Parts: sequence; structure tokens; C-alpha cells
Amino acid sequence: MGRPIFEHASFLEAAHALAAEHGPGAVTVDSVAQRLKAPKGSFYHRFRSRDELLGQVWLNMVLAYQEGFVAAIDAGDGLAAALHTPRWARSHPDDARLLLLYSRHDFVHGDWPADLKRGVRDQAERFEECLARFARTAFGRAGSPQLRRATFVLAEVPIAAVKGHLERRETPPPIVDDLITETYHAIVGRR
Amino acid sequence: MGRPIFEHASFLEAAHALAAEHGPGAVTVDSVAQRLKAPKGSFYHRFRSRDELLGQVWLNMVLAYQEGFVAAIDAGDGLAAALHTPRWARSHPDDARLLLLYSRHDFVHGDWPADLKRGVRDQAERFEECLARFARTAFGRAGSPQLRRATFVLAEVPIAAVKGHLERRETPPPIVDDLITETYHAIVGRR
DNA sequence: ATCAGTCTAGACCGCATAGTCTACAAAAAT
DNA sequence: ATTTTTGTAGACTATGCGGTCTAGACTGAT
Repeated sequence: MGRPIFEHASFLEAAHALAAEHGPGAVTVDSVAQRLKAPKGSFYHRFRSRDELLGQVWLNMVLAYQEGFVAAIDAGDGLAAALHTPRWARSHPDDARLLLLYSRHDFVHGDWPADLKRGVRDQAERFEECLARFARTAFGRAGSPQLRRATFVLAEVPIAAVKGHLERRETPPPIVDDLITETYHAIVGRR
Repeated sequence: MGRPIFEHASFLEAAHALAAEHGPGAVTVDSVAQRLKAPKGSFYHRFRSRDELLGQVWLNMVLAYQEGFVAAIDAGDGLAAALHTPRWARSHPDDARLLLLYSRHDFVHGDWPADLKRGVRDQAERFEECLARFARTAFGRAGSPQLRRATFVLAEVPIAAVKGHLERRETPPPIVDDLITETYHAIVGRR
């Protein structure tokens, strides 16, 4: 076998692992390279910057998270969408920690690389579209107060209910689902 | 007038202002000193380290926030305690941003200075005591599930409901209080 | 008046980190 | 066989930061 080749994906994996272990702040170009035993030059051959690396890591996670959420909304099941967060947190504890405990800005400080900006915008749009669709079916229309309610019940509450457990590195207990469900019924009614 | 004197409190104020404007990460010893036109030496004359400065800033804010919360619990008014967060966010938008949008660890990385550790612990204890007291009056006892419910309804939900607005630098609209109130009644019942 | 203690003043040091540069080795194209 | 391309290799640079150090000015006690 000839000289080693360091793949694009390997850098993403290494960065993801480091972030999961010590937080996104600990993901430095050197630490990533060191973990792969790759030289710095190889890194900068694949990535324009550290921001590009961490932006990709973040975007990948968000997209994976969003999939189940969008599917639940597509199926017209608002409660399932609300419960997607604790369920996903149980099956993907590392990603959940990174996504819910840190913010986008802990991954990429300042401006995002141009090509990723696009992906981030699309992702946000798709999410807002889900909220609007839910608001229409649950509340009849998608005006500002209805959207506000939708955000509360589908995003804010589920995330808040799960956060504390993620901080303590626990898998969210069943009571979390109860709390989310009770809140859901209180806010949107039973239908 | 003789040479200038740079007070302890001035450093705290400058640090607080900088944090409010650009986030706690932007509070560097140099930036604080520069804002006061004080030399670095004066800073280190008053503070052992950057961590001590930011720890004090954080602790002051938490204590001020907690006051109203504890008062509501003392008065036996759980709903008022839940609504304290949006109300306080309206009257202290800067502090609310710093406290709710960032974590303790964004102020002091790693270990806390010994003397502050004490304050932080006391603060956490006082808060948990409030939760326990509320759990007893609202749910009859303060077992693990009751405490979990108390945390949800008094802390997690109110903070989550307010966060998005703080991010956008809006004052939380009245609907936030509605959502918190509806959730409160759903979780603890009406009494 | 003198001395000790307090505080300003800012140059300086050490370290971590993002990013560059040049050299070279292997593979692919011609 | 020769040239070009691709990617490894890692020393080096630039920058920003927390923290130290020494010099000296002001203040209050004696």
C-alpha cells in the first residue's frame, strides 16, 4: 500500500467525534489532524477553513434531525412531530447534545462559508414551512399567533424538556414524553 | 485631580456592557481595560483572573434574577413564578439575553474560582429548594417525578418560551405569557 | 520629611490556534 | 520515459489572548 490518503469524510468523522467528546470549541484544525494522524496540509487540501469543516458537521446533523420531524408533519401527526425530539435524542445522544446544547454559532463563528449559507437557509425554510403547515391544520390558519403557538409546541417545549437530561448525559426518561404530550394537548386541543 | 482610580465596580460594569453587546466571549481583559481606558495592571490589581471577573458578572445577574422568582414561591404563587421569567426579560433585556441565551460555561470555562464556587452552589441550592417547596404544595410531595414536573413548568417552559424573542432582540410579546399560563394550568391544574 | 503601601502604566512573555508555504512522493496522463 | 496532477508532510507565520513584571506616581500614617 502506498502513501496514506485522508478522505473528506474522515475529517468530518473526526471532527464530529471530537465535538461530541469535548464540545465544538475543542475542534481545532490541529486536534482533528492529530486524531487522524494526518498533516495539516491534507486538511487544508480538503477544506477551505475550519469554518467549512464545522459548518458541514453541523449541517449534516441538522438535516438528519429534521428528516424525522418533516416526516411526522407530512403524515399530519403533530404530536409525533413534538415527540420526535425526545425520541431522536434517545437514538442519537451525541448529535442531540451537539445540536440542542450548543448553538449554530458555537460551530461557526461570524459569517458562514458561502456555499453552506445556502444549505442553512434551505433548512430553515423547510422547517418554517412545516410549522406553517401544522398551524393551518391545527389552528385553521398560519397567521402570526398561530405560528407562534406552533413553534412553542413543536420546537421550544420539546427541546426544553430534553435539554437538562442531555446536559447530564442521561437518556431522557419517559416522563419527558408525558410532559410534552400534556402540553401539546393543552395548546392544540385533542384531535 | 490626581491620577485616575479604577474601581472594582467599573470593571464589572464594563464587562457587563461588553457581554451584553457582543456576547461573553468578547469580554477579554484587554477589551475591558480599553473600554475604561485603564491599563491591564489595574485590572489584575482588582481581579485575580478573567474568570473571576466574568464569574462575578454572571453570579450578580443570576442572583438578581432569582430574587423575583424566590419571592413568588415564598408568596405561594406558582404561576407568578413561572411568569417571572418573561416579565423579568422585559424589564432586564440585556441580563435576560446573557443569562438565558448563554450558559454558565460561556462565562467561566473550566473550574470556577474557589470563592465563587460557593456562591454558585448556594444559588443552585436555593433554586432547588424553591422547586421542592412548589412541588410539595402543587403536587403533594417532592419526589422525583414531582420535581421533574416542577422544573418543567417553572423553569424549562418559561425560558424556552422567551428565548427566541431574546435572540431576535425583541421584547417578549404577551402571547408568551399566555402560552406559559396555559401550560402551567395543564401541568399543575387550577388551584 | 520619610516611608510603606496602594494603584496606575504598559511593555513583555508564553501559549494556542488558524492559516500559509515549500518540498516532495505517488499516481495518472501523455 | 516524461510530465502533470494530486495529495502528503510539517515547518513556519500571524494573531489574539491571559497573565506577569518592573517602573513609578500618588496617598496616608508616623
